[in-house]
Amino acid sequence: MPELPEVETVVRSLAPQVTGRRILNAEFSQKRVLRGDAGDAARMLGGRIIQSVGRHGKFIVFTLRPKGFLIVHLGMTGKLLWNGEPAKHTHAIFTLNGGTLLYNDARQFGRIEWAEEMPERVRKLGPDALSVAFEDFADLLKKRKSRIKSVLLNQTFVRGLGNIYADEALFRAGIHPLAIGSKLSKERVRKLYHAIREVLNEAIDRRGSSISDYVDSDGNRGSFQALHRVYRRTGEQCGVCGTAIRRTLVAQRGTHFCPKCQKR
DNA sequence: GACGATGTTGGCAC
DNA sequence: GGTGCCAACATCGT
Repeated sequence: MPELPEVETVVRSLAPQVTGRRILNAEFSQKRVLRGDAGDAARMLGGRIIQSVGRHGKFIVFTLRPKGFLIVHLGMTGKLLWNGEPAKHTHAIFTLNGGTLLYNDARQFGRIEWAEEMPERVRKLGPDALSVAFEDFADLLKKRKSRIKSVLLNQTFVRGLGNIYADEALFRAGIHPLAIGSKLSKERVRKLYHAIREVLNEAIDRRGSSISDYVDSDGNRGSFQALHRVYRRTGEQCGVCGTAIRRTLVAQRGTHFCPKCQKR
């Protein structure tokens, strides 16, 4: 489900509910989604207070007092639900003073982790897609010799973009998904940079995209899917030129684009 | 029922 | 180290 706008929406819905609360108990019923040992994680989390909740790319980071972090990645179908009912795919239950936080994940591609320090794996990601400065973005892109769609999906380039917003940003910038990153002109890089910011901010305003089952921590769907211009609109007319939207595979991911508006 | 698609990433080979 | 392919899993639509 979750790319930057969806994760940001979850964080914003969750923060007012859990900030300042104490973790009384943590239970993990599905080993797959937990990194490390369930007993260790439960012991380390128990008694700690949630000082803040933030977003690091697509990671949700709970900063704990007196120390440590609870790090959650939602994968494709992960959900963090405040005061929900445990269900078939509930794999973790955090009992706080004053409420319960559930982790549901049908496909189990998501991960939960306790860490005393932010892991290297998470720290080494590229700059956040909404925070990176234009000059840094352009410099980073100059080094990337692969297809721009692959580059945008690579979290060590810039963190936060996924399949939906990569396609939508490339459409808005008029750039073909197979164009080579390092070969884009400064002008086109600038268009792409602004397209990324624009589409992510509009999606956050709409509380994310709910394609199938994405919901925030209160169970509310987003509405940005109604404003997708190419993603999963194969065969529909391009809103700009009327040409049929095409779908192809890039980096093994479904990739949607307008063959007329987007140049290589 | 089989098959292919689905928002992600990490491990492996080159 | 960059790059690309595949696998992990459940569910839904054709």
